[in-house]
Amino acid sequence: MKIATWNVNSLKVRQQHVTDWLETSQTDVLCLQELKLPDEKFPRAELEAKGYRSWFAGQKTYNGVGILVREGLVVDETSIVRNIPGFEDPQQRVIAATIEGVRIISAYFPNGQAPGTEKFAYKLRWLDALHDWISGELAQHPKLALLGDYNIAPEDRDVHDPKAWEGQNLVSPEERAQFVRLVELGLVDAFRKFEHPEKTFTWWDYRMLAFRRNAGLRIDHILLSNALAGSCTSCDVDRVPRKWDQPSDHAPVIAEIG
DNA sequence: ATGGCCTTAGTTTAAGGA
Repeated sequence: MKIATWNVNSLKVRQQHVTDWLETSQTDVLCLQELKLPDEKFPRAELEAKGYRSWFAGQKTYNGVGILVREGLVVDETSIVRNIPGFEDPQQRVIAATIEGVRIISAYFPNGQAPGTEKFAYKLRWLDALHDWISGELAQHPKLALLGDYNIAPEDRDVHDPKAWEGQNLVSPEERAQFVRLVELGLVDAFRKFEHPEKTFTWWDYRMLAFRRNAGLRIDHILLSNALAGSCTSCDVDRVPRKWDQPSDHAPVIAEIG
């Protein structure tokens, strides 16, 4: 089963990219972030026509997450969870579903703006809540995958210019400690199971010709429970859609499991 | 050089992203 994550920065603008990429990548389960549309505007029928069912938690203008599932895969309809249970939040950042017996979670972690700001404090609170929820989810679902835009570059090798970024949002010690705490629940960074060229990133700023200069960060991740990590045979970033016209600033990350 | 670009809302500039 091929599972993937992609922050599309507006599904309305990127709908054609998504359907084109699903076709070329042969992805079975695609987790989306930054839909930027309310549920009534979600292109459910159009995706269905392309062979994918969808579950989503949208909102106007900001955030919004979804999971697209290839026709024929078994989805437990009673398993759908939106948002982090017990964490009151109008921002739609999480949706979970059990697909073919695998707990799949699509998550859009808060950006955080900058250390010291209210948005950064919200990011840390959100990460605390996510940690505690995932801990319980792992107990119930040994086969679990947490996919999404983490808005955290876990290590300096995930940053094009670690000196320039030192201590800043997305790389700060507090955020990296939270990433480690998640991993310590019994999760594996699928990407790091395999060899990759140095400076493999998932996001590049629209400005400053950042993509052409490969001035990026690796902030989109697929974390697998130990039970799943053993059966993971690949995990790669697909930079190709970042070269298309009117691209998202993120590239999809795809892993093959089971 | 503290900006640069893109999306949304909505109508003209501002907020948010990362």
